Amino acid sequence: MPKNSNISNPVIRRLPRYYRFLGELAKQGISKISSRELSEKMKLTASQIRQDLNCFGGFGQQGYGYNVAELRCEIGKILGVDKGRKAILIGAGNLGTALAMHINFEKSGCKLVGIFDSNKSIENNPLGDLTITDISKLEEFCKKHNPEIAVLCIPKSATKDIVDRLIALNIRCFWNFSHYDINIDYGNIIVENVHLGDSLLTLSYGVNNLLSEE
Amino acid sequence: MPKNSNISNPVIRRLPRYYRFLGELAKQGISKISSRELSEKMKLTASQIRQDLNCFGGFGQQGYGYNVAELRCEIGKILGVDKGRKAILIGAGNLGTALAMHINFEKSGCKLVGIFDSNKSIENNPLGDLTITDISKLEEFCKKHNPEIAVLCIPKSATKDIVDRLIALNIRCFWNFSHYDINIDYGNIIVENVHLGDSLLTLSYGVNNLLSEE
DNA sequence: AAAACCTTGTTAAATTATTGACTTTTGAAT
DNA sequence: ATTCAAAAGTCAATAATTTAACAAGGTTTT
Repeated sequence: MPKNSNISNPVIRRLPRYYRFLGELAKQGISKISSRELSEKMKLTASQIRQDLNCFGGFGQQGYGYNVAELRCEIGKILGVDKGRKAILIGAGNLGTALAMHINFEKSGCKLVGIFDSNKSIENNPLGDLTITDISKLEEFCKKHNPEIAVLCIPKSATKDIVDRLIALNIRCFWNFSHYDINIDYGNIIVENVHLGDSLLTLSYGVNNLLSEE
Repeated sequence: MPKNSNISNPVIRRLPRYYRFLGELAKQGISKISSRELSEKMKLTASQIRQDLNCFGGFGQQGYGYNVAELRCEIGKILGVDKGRKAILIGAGNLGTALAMHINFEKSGCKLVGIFDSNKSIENNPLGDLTITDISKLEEFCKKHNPEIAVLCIPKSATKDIVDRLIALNIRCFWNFSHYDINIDYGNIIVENVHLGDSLLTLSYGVNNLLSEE
């Protein structure tokens, strides 16, 4: 990796959004864009865009701007969209099912290779291109296929145990939709928590403030 | 509202997490906690907790700490969990269905009162306590029930039109799961974007960095 | 009842993040 | 060719956020 380390979190969290907007521009047939134009579309400052991109290298050309396709490609590389890392989904309830169907894992550098659930009554049911496997076969499967990422759509109460099992199986990256915060003291762990309940509460706060300050 | 205004975004985004942890503590029968103890559980600094809480008032007692139930209640009020504001869901595909089943709207100060979809073949199908209504009846329904919040689980291409219709119907709060960024120049709009694709890409960045820096 | 100990609320310092200003380079027009 | 305008890259200044320090006020113990 080039000068990747020490990139601040706010910058990293903006990268997917840049990537998304650049994809949209490319689809519209726009081949070049300046930081100013992009800043207007994305509602942020041109300065920030230039600053962000320069964490990773000079992708633009002075006096001209950025080549949309090229910049998108570079950000894609930074995000690792071409890596195709193996991911497994734990929990095939409503949310797990929705993710399996709705998320384009390939576009995000992942490949869903297994789906597990503890509910025996749905074992072997098809879900997307895969079939649901009983959670008891987790160890066997992982030792064979060595997935790197686990998507957790399980109840809070089950999460800690599952995380322990997954870490023992050398999985250290988690996309966590469970109601449980994985900020435990395992070293070298990458967690992306998605707490939908927290998100809705944040909206609720906003609703209250908008509707009462008038 | 007390001194609510001017609360910074980072503070607001931490409130739901406090609320969640306090709920957990209460469930465990813990009745008092100090900022230091809470900071250890939540992996943040005691200073930050005290600072955050004091944006809204002095909920603690010097020399003693915070009363768990009371503090939770206060944060709940700040977040508006008791308001029961009416929400509608637009889009009953995989994700919309999962949200309707999986999210406890009541616990977050909302009440799901209607579900809409443009797919005629699922019209009147049951979903949770409700049935799916055709999107053509959106106006009629909203004029009658006046919902305040819309949850958007629709394709990117449909989003702008729907937002326009909803705004015309006086809805100004959006929980947006569509691939479209609502940061348009309507005034007085509250949007909580949940871009699952961005979240996965953020994880992907982390995976790459963790697994390559060794 | 007094002393020792905690823990909050609050102020100040340090850190981090964002914005603005400037310099240099490039492309286009004359 | 030369000049002008536009835009990236970079550095400096500002703003925001987090952390640390401390003083005031309770609680508990002796």
